[in-house]
Order: sequence, then structure tokens, then C-alpha cells
Amino acid sequence: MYQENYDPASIEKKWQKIWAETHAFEAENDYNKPKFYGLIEFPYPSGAGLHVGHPRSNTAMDIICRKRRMEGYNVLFPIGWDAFGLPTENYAIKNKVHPAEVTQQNIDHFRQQLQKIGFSFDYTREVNTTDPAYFKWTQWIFLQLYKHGLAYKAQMPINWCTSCKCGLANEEVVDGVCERCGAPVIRKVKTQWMLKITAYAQQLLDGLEHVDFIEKVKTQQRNWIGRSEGAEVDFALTVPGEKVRVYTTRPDTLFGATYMVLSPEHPLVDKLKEQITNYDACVAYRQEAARKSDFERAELNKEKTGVQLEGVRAVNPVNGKEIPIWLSDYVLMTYGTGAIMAVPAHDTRDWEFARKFGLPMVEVVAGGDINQEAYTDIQDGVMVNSGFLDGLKVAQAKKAIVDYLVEKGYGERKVNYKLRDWVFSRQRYWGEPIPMVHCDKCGMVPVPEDQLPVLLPNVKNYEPTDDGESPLSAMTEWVNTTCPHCGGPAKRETDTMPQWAGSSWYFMRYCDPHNDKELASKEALQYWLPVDWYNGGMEHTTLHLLYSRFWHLFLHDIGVVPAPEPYQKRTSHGMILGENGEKMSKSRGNVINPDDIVRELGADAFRLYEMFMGAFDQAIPWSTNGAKGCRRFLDRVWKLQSMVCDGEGFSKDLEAEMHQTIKKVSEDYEKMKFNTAIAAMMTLVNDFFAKGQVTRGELRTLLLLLNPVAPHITEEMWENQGFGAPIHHQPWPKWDEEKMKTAEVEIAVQICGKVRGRIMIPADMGKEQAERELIQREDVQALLGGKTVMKVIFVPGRLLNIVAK
RNA sequence: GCGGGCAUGGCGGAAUGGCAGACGCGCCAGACUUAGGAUCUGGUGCCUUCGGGCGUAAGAGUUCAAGUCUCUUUGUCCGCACCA
Repeated sequence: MYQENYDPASIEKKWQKIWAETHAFEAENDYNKPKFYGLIEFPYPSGAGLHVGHPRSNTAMDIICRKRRMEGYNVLFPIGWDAFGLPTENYAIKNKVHPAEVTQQNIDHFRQQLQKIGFSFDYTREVNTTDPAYFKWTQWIFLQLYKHGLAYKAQMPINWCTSCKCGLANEEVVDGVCERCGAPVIRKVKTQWMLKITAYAQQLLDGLEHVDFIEKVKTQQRNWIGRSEGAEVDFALTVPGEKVRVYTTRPDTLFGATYMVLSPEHPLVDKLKEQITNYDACVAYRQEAARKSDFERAELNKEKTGVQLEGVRAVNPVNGKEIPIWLSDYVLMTYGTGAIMAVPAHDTRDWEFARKFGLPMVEVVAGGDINQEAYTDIQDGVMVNSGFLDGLKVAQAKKAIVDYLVEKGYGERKVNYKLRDWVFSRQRYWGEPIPMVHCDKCGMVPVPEDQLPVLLPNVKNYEPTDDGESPLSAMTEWVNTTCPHCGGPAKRETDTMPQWAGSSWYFMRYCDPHNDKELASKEALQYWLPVDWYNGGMEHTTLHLLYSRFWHLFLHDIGVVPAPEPYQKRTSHGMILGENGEKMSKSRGNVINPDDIVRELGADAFRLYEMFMGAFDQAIPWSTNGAKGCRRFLDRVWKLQSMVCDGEGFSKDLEAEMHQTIKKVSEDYEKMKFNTAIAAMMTLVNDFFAKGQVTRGELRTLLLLLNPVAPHITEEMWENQGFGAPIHHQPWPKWDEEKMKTAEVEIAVQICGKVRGRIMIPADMGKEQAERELIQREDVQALLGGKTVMKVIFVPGRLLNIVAK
């Protein structure tokens, strides 16, 4: 017997307990079964707790995973904690508690919240990036990168957050401010650990061809990697024996190069100190440029600045003409060679610069008006004023000139990428220590693998220092160690890793999370990887997704993981906005707390609404009324129990609809069109109500279809109805295309494209027969009103269009 | 600036080139009620002389047929942003 009223609180508690006790959703280590690895981005356990955005991704993947289990797959759907990071550290500093303690509390809170929503995670495989048993392997991967020359220390200007007092990766700087705290970012020269992600630029690009990522993600990654093809060309200088190399994507315009621009930081300035007659002015300009942040340099792009390098000129290799050399900060030292040949007639930036400083322009591609603007078209233009290139189209000229340059030894083909190496150091306490030791005698020495993990010292004060050094540097007992190589006195590296480190390989650890010999066993990695389906936010496309692909590609190259690409499929969910349509934030006061919704409406209604509210990949404002509507639907589903009539199959009049709904829901789940899948089930339930009864077979099928979205209520009703083994052990329902058809269908009748009526016709009526016979029908003739038929178009199952006069 | 997406009732949104507005919210009316912020039933794009006419940001085009395809314009969101 069942309770008359649907009471989610008691039902949900009951089933969550049963699932835990029966280990219902734990992945099996049976490597013979077909597997499915569903992944969501593991949360950062912040003090604020879960927000309504987490369940959107989680519920979607939970639906897919629950469906896969019913389809017979061995499913791995894990959860873990990306727990290193600044907010925890800052909270710890402020409240004088150890970050590890804060982390533990937050994790416990998060887990409890997730469990209340009924996600089918395998909690036995939890990973925690701050657990030494985990970060031992994060450090191990770093050592492998180091051994293969992909981790190096470099003195370089980095992005420095003035508030976090910490270096940031380029990817962490958004609009000139720190992505995390919003404080301004300045340039600061420091010695930093770097990871050579640029060595993998081409592989990261090529790999995208073989994976099923939504197009938006691929595009963003491609843009970020920023591959361009061109040539490097040497320009001789008027100083004997000296030359400058430039990079250009438009070698075809070489005859139009009327001056050259060097980045202010270009080493040539100091090298030619003797020859440059206005050296002081050049240095002054360089200092001015250095004061600006990258952001300011970009912001001020409307007005170009620069200074001419006097006393030295460059020689255009194709026509021997001497051209002036300028310094300008619109040329970046960090891209290409830090020097360009300027072709003002055909490059917008050069055009502006030439305009401002009155430099000459030479048109070498005909088709535009270079007095008005730079002509940058590369399709239709034809070469002029270009010696042996004259008359060629741009594409042909490109090839011809590069062949010529290579032959003459003036230059070579060159591919460049915008991608920069990854700044891997952070001057903070709460991160993985970088396992390196500095020895006066031996230099940089990696900590031997058998001494991992390098633990964080347990101390009282981990506030960042104002001098930009890690708080670890003040902990002399920890810092002072012995050199693993010579045994002499040495100092530990005091920088820690960025948060992206732990999250770059967590999905590997899930495969074999308790292994203390390897990061995971070969067999487990072979079986589970790649991740079959990974859902996460668009905000991680150029950071986490690229970094973790890089690590995975590297680990594949050194034989640790079997496949090159870690993720077979990547989808992305839209953000949930506040009820007012603005981004949810504490300061706007429009934050919805999942706990409140679960308490008031139940976890199932909450899950249902999260999936029903709109297209999954789009940003949608929250509506508590909408959520209540989903609760109403579940109330109605519950009430079906009082309408059940005999019959293990489908009733005649609903048979077609039942099969159509099974198909619709099954396919829509796969396409992540959860809103329309739920709408179809709502329609079905409405039809049961209209009829006043539902057969056992119909109810059975509805419960199976609804189970992935609303697992608790469906388990309970399944048990109430005595349908047998728990619903999560049942096979996914199948549809029969034949049974989806009805004997008769209603089609629209159009006269000249306008709908004039509807008629019932046999469903199997052929096109020819329909076009011949239907216009004879009395009801069709009536709609025609005596007009002369010119043409008849019949679309089976849809409409009949009669063109008539 | 460059690249890409989007634009449909009061709201969230449906719609392989083939009956626009599924489903839900809200609203209106009715039923049951001492009561209704519960539940149930019906209605709900706009105009209408009740025949019908008009409707998917605006304008043109292709088609028997356009929310859907093409072009132009506007708005909006996202990505990149001096990357040579």
C-alpha cells in the first residue's frame, strides 16, 4: 500500500539509504563488460556550498549514466574534490584555521548536499586533490615533465595579481584583471616554473579532429592555440654583418614593406647601442612601454606610438631598398621574432602607424584604395609593383615568394602559434609543493620518486609575503633539506602548483583511485579511458580542457596512458541566471539555494525543473514557479497509482503514443534535449488523466522513462506496484517503429499554401494515390470551392497542398 | 575591429523546408470549499463586420510551401582582440 499524498522527503531519504547500502551505483571492476565513463567537472568545495549551477551539469550526466546502466553498461560516474585553491586559503588566513580543516568541512558539506539530490555517483572512488596520496602522483607527473624537458624555470615577466600576491597564467587574466578576485594585474619579472605546452600545440590542434566536442569548444581551442602559417625573412642591416629576422603571414607583400618595426624589448636595441644615434630616446620608449600592462598596451590600441631607431636602416632583401626601423609596442616580443616588416598598404595596423608618422606606402596588391584604408583581401587581389610576382594572385604569389626566399637563403617557411607556455608557479601555501631542490653544488635537482609526496609543512602562518615569495619560503625548517644528489645542504623549491595541476589528471585517478604503486593501473586505464562523455562549463574550455589534454597527450607519449585524447565527447551546459535574468551573485541578492528547493519541493522536482527549464546548452533564468510546476507534475504522476487498471501491455488507443514517447524520450536524452523529453512525458501523463486510467504496462513504461530524471519517486512507485526488482536494475524500454503507426492520420489541407481544413486519411496512402484521389473527396471539393486545380502536392502524414485558380 | 551564435505570445521555450506557439509558468472563467497561494475542468498570439484577415526583430528574394534557405539592416549575446 502507498501513502495517498506524495511525500518526497521520506521517499528520497529511504531510497538514498537503500542505494548506499546496496552499493547500487558503484562501478564494477569487470573489464569484460561494455563500459561507459561519464564525467562531470569535480567541484571546488567552496565555503558557500553547492549552487544551482552544479546540479544542472550533474543531473544531465546522471540521467545519461542511469540510462546507460539500464542499457547494460558497466558505468563509472565518479565524484571528487578540486580542493586546493585560493578561496580556501584566504578563508583560512582570515579565520585562523588550517586550510586542510576548512577543506574537510567543505567537502563534507558538499557531499551531503549532493547525496540529498540523489546523484548516482560512485562515492567509493572519491578523489581529493589535497590528499597526499593523490598529489603524490601530481608531483610524479611533474617530475616526468621535468625529465622530458617540458618543465623549466625561466626569468620572465609574468602576470602578477596585486591582491592575491601571486603569479597568474595568461589564461587566468581576463580583461586585465585577475579572473578570481578581480584585482588589477601588473607585469612583474620573476623566476617561474613553466610547462612547455607549446611543444604540444600542433598535437592539441590535430587531436580536435578525432573527438566529438561541441563545435563552440573546438573553435575556442583553435583560436586559443592560434596557428598561423607564414615565413621568417632575414633583413640585412646597414651595420655590416648584422641582420634582423621577421615573421610574416603575408610574404607575398614583401615588395610593399616600407619600414620595419621592432618590439621595444627587442635585443637588437642594446646590441646596436653604438650605432644607434638616439639610443637614449629608444631606451626611454622601452621603459615607458614596460610600465604598461599587456592590457593597457592593448587598450590603447587606437593611438599608435613609436620612435624611430636612428643611425641604422634595414635592407629589403627582394629589392635592395633601405627602409627605416622603428620601435613600437604594437609589436610584441612574445610572438614570432619580436620584429615585423611593415606593409602599410595591406595591413590595418601598419596602415595606422604609417598614417600617424607619415611613412610611405606602396601598393602591391591591386583592388583596394589604400588612401582610404589598408587593403587586406587575400582572395581577389592581383600583385603589382612586385617584380617577378606581378600579375599573380595573392595565393600564387605567396608560394612563389617563399620558394624564392628559401632558394636564396633569405628565409624559410614558418608556423607560429599564439599559445604560450604555461606559467606553473604560484607563490602560495595551499597547493602541491613543486618537488624540486636547489643545491649550490648540483643546481636544480628533482626529488627522487621514492621520496614523494613532498608534503606541505604544518604551520601556523601561511599568509602571502609582500615581497612576492611563497609563504613556504619563510618556513626555514621545511626549506632547508639535503641534496638528493650530493647529500649536501640544499633548499626546497617554495613555489606551489596552480589549481589546474590537480584537475589535469583527476579523471585518470578515478579509474583506480586507491592504487599506491602507480597513478592508476594499466588495466584500469586501458579499460576506462577515454572518458566517453564529459560535460562541463564553457569557462573551462581554454584552461582546464586544454591543460588536461596536454598532460594526457604527454602521458600517452611516455606510455602511461593508452589513448592520446582523454575525452571522447565534450558537451557544455548553459548557466542558470537569477530570476531577474542577471547572473546569480551574492551582491545582486538573487542566489537560489538548492537546499531550499529540495526541502520545499523535493529532489526529484528540483532535478526535473533543472532539466525542463529550457535548452540545456543555453543560459536560462531561474523561476521558482516553474519548479513548482514540476512538483505538480510529480504529484500527478503519484496520483496515477489510484487510476491503475489491469493489463501488462498498452491499451489499444495509447499504443502508438506509448511507442512514440519511448522513442522521443530515449533519443532526446541522448541529444541532451531534456526539456522536450520531459514535455513528452507530461503529455503522456495528461493523456492518462484525460482517460481516467492507466494500465500497469503503461505505468511501468512511464516509470522507466522518468527514472533517470526523477529516480526516487519512480523507485518508490515501482515498489508500490510490485513491478519486481528495483527499477535501476531494469532494462531500458524499447520502442517498435511498426507500433508507432496509427491506421489513420489527420493531415492539413492547404489551398495555395494556406491551411483551409483538416481531413483523416489512411496512414499508408501512397503519394500518387493521394494526389489522384484526395481532390475527389467531397470535403476537399468543398474547401476548393469550385476553383480549377493546377497542381497537387502531397506530403505523407503532413499535408495536401492544392494549387488552384 | 575580427570571428561565431541568437532574435518566436505576458514569461521559459517547442517546431526533419510541410498544420507556428508542443510542454510548463502566468493569467481568465467555472467547480469543490468556511477559506484557497490546495486540487479539478475549460479557456488563453493579435484583429474581426464572425466570412475571415494578420502574425516568428525589419526589409527584400528563392519555393507549391519559409520561424527554418539566400541577401541587406537592426538589436543582442559569446569568443578573440595590435598574434604581424
